[in-house]
Parts: sequence; structure tokens; C-alpha cells
Amino acid sequence: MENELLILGLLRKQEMHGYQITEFIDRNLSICTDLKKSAAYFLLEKMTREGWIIFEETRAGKRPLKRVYRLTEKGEGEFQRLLRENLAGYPPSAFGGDTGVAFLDSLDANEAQGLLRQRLAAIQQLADDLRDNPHHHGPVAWVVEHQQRHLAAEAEWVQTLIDRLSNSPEVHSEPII
Amino acid sequence: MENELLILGLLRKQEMHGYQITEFIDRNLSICTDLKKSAAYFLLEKMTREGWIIFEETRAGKRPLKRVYRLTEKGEGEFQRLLRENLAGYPPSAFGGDTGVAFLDSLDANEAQGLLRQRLAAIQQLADDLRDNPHHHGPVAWVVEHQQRHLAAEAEWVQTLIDRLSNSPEVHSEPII
DNA sequence: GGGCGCATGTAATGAGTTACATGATTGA
DNA sequence: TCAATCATGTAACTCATTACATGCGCCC
Repeated sequence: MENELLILGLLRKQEMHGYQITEFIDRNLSICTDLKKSAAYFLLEKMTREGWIIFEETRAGKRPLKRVYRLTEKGEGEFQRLLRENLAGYPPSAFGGDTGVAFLDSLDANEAQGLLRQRLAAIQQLADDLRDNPHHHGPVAWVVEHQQRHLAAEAEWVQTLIDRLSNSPEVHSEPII
Repeated sequence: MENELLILGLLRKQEMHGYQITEFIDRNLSICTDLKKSAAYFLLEKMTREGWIIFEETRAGKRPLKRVYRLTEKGEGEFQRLLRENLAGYPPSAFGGDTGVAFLDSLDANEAQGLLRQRLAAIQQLADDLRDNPHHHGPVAWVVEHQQRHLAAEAEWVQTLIDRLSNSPEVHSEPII
């Protein structure tokens, strides 16, 4: 439901057409989501069917037809509901990268360290990208800050793992059952 | 691919049947994944088709037929490949909860604080659940530690947000374009 | 004239979820 | 005897992804 919330939230502040929404997300909100174009169009259609939004077709000059969307009253209600639901809850986050860590004992310590150093570099890269990003204002800046903190913590964590592999090269693997 | 990696990694240490795998994951690895039964069966079928694993049908007493799976050589190769790929990379993690935060300026500070306090409680709950969990050994313990650190950082972050809402009750919402 | 940006979509595919179906054994 | 556990699966559905299709305008 986060994607619905996102689109409703954007349309609520300003009516927009599909392309504009996806461009805006790509440019300014790629930190908190990676909504693809076709997914966005799909959701716009779905939410139109459900009566949360409506569109008006407009044509500027001879440019292609645009569908400019805005919230209905029902959509405003859904936004309010989804926003509260989102803020009050905490979707338990699983990290895909943990699966590999769970089997670290399958590799010798040296190779494991090399791989984790690559992971560390990938994290640093993301952190650097974030710093170069256009700066934001209001609550979106908080989201950026959240990501920054998270990436810093992840880097620290991976470094800890690397260090531990140095100190105890033998991670003995016991039978799991 | 994390789910494939997970199943390969488990089967590699010990041959198992489907039910056993899902039970094991439910009981011991619910921290790092939430693989559902039908998804697991689906993957076992797929991986069998691809020749990564094979099964032998056995029947203990008059209990229902069991399909006991183990890795093929190809499966071992895939495991090695997927493990290195997983460890070397860092899948950029988006937090669903950030979508709500991005629209915090739609609510008055008091209500927002109340909702975030509920989120905080949900995080604490997860942290408590984790502490009561069966204790793990080897690299899985590291994964648990990772989750613990993450949850602690998240709690701290949400508390920061709550504090900021106290100090500056007016988060002025500017036009986003 | 050619390539990029604007603007909308469809089709195929994949991955995962929920709910349902089946049937035997074990334990209270 | 009744419920829970063991054990496997199917079906329908949702959601998202990739790749493709279309066509005009604008700028160099």
C-alpha cells in the first residue's frame, strides 16, 4: 500500500499526469521508493477504477494527450487512512543480504572478507550518491536523513563482521538441527 | 534469489523434505525471511526442474509420502555462485515506513506524535520478540545481532522524529514542484 | 535529419499471497 | 472422538518487472 499512499500524497498536493509523477519520483524520491513507470500507470488505473482519483484529458498545443489526475473525496479519505496506518505501524524489514551472512561459514575467512569489503564499497557508493542528491526540505529531508543513518549503520556493521573474521578465522559450522 | 540461496544453503548442510524446511525457517530463521509454505514448495519444484536439487520419495511407517531433497553438483555450484553474489553486493533497502514520514506535514504535530509513538511501540515489540527467541550459534547469531542493532537504530530514529515534532510544531509544507 | 524528451500504454513473465483440498497419525 | 500435527499440493489473484510499441515535438 505504500505506493498507493505515495501517489495519493503527491496528487493531493498538486494534480499531475502519469509521466510527471514517475519523473518526479525518479528525480526526487528515488531514495524511498523505486516505483517503475508501468507500475505507476497500473496503479493509476487501479485507483481510478476504485474511485480514489479521477482524470481529465488535456492537450497542450499538439503534444500528446495527457491525463491529469486529482483526488476524489474518497481518495482523500483513503489517503488519511493509509497515512495513519503507515505511521502507526512498523513493517518488519528483512535484509536480503542477511541470507548470505547466515552461510558465511561456508567460505574461508579470507574470501569472506574480500566479498564483504565489496559489500562495504557498495554501501559507501550509495551513501555518496545520497550526499550528491538534490537537497530536500520538510519531511522528505527527514527521509533522506533516515537513509543516511541507515547506510552508516550498515557500513559499521559490515566492518564489524570483517573484523571478526580476522580475529576468529574458524567459524565452526555445527549441525543446524 | 535470496530464497533460493536460503533453501540451497539449508539442504546443503542436511537433506530435508519440504515441510521440514518451512518449519525450520518458521522456527529459527523468521528473523531474516518470511518464506511461506506454498512459496517454498513452488521453489523446490522450480529448482528441481532446473536440476539444482533432486528428491527421493520415502515413507516412514504409514506417515504420508515425503520428498527428501538434496543438492546436485549443479546445485552446489549455484549455491557457491549465489552466496558470493549475495555477500559482495548490497541490495538498496527502501523502508515502506518512510512513505508516511514523507507526508508527516499533512497532520498536526500532536496526532503525528501519537502515531509515531505507536510505531515506536511496534519496534520495541519486535525487539522484545527477538530477545525471547531461541539463541543461535555461528553466523546465524550474527544475523540476529544485525536485526537487533537495526531495530535499536530505528527506535532511536523514531524518537528523534517525535522530539523534533515537539520543538517545531509547524512543519510548513511548501509546494513540491 | 536524427536523436532525445514527452506521453501513453500492452504483453509476457515471474514471484509471492491467500485460501482451499486432501488424508493419515497422534495425543488428549 | 476430536483436534492438532504431519505432509503435499492446486487455483486464483495481486503486484511488479522487463521489454516492446507508438507517435509527436524540439533542438542541434
